[in-house]
Amino acid sequence: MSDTRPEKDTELDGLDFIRRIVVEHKRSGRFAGKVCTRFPPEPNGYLHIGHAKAISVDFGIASEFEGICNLRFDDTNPSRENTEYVDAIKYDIRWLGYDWADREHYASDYFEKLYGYAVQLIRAGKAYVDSLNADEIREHRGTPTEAGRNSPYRDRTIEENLDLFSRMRAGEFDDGAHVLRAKIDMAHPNINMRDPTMYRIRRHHHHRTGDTWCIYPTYDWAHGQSDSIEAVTHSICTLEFENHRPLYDWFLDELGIHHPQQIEFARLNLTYTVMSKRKLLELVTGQYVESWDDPRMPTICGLRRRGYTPSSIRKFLTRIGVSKTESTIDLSLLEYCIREELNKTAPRVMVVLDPVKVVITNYPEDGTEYFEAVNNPEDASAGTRSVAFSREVYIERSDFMMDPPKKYFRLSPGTEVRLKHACYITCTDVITDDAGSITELHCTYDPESRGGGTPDNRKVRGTLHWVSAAHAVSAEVRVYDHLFSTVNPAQVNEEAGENWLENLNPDSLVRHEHAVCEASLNEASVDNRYQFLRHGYFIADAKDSTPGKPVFNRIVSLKDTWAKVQKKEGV
RNA sequence: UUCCCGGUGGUGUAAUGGUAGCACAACAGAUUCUGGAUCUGUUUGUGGGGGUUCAAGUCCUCCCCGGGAAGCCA
Repeated sequence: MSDTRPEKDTELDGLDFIRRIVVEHKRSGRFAGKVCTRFPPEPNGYLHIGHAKAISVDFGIASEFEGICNLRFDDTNPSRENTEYVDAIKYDIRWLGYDWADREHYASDYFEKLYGYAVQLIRAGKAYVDSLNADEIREHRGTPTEAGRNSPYRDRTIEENLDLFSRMRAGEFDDGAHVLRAKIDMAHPNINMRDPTMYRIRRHHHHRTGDTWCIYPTYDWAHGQSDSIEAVTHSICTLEFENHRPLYDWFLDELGIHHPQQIEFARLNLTYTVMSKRKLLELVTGQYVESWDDPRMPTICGLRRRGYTPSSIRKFLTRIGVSKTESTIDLSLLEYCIREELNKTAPRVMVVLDPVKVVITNYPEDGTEYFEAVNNPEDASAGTRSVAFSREVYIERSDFMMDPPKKYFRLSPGTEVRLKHACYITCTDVITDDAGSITELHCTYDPESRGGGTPDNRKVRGTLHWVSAAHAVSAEVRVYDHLFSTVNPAQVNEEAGENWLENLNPDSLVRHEHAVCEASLNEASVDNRYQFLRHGYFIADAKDSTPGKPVFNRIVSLKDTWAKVQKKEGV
């Protein structure tokens, strides 16, 4: 018995540090075993995939522990916030697959209560009205290495503070004339504790409270109390609020009200993109992208328009986990998640992005026949369709080479390839124009090679996708790539005059305006995602696609080992 | 210089003092009517020095490196 080791605590096995804390709280009976989280966006911009990580953590933990997750808009700064953003944020969260039921809250719902709490602190001698201006306050605050100095107004009497504060609310003073500050410690090593501002006078129309207030609580004052009012148990937020936690704890303890546990995690960074609201805004206003929902943007609306599914994003988010380590996730993991899903669900179709005409010289002039094509080799239940074939077909210009390198399996003079689902063709002639560029390829087909095989079972290495010229529907296909060409575009040496915008990838969008596709794609809708054979996964563009003229966005390419080989040999 | 936080393969993330595992990426092979998919295999890791212990990624200690903090932004 002496060598018995403590049994493994399997309930904690593999859990991230936040879930562990929650399990331990449930066990110890803290918060009476309840779990309540919240997602607290500021309605001043569009949600991006970094917010989606927070949403996944907040809503995910609540549901895993039989708790609830509120949506609360932290709308304490009326000069930056509006209802357009409120609506967009709600839409995006629902689209991602999360539900806050009727628990849609606003920090502005609590303005009156917050005011009362402030009065309580003044009465307790823990807050005072300061009449220094913003510059003076900054100057008094000191630096990380030097203590600050007390404001000359710090010792106003409680009565005077009460009077001044009510007159601030009543609108007797100009914007900026006074602020309410917590009275903590101007020498505190944590600068957030050096008498932080709680209220500022700011005459600005608020998207919900209109003009009823001319003083607004700061985030630092409003946030923790809002969580407390909502009976939140676990206030999960990002690392930059770690230094603020002692302040939030101080407020809650001085007030003597319900005290949630704040837990901070590292925000999401992705390679080849930027994630700060400011930079995303700059991309939009500088017209480096089309809009907030440009398919290259890491915004939720951008990912949606690009064709990412909510489930693939959720899968990605659970795979990256959550920790306190600052990290940058490989974009390839996100791409893997959508490929993995679409490989199983997306019907395959043939689309030629950059067509060149093939004339099958031994095929009847006016002949048409239909070949049966499987819709999805990964899913037998997806069935088959018939694809029209005729004497003239289009193939991809890059699927022919006059003078091919080794290991090129596609068409070249004299070689035989398979047209997917159809027949084998051999190139006999190459027609060029005066400038020497190829206008037509003449081929012969093997009439024995029906549906992709021959009686003699001979092997062909190359299989090409194609579209019958007589039956083709023309389309625009937008091929998207990384928005930036450097792994960490935000990392620039500004002193050397570098600008992160210089890292924009000039080839992040390539338009194929004269693509041709199977007739079945004529009425493609944004609800359908397709695999364009040998290209990747595509979706009709929600804004620009029309029934007569479909426009497709590339969601993600297929893995392309040939491209890799070429690249390697090009180097 | 002060305070807070972090450091496990290329990138993430597990390992509760007891075999450093998983995923992505990369590479190699098999297979294939998509150079897709699938399958198999391979490479690469505990920031450093001391200490405690039968045993340390894990505990102690010193150091190094990285991030955050001086809004009336959130």
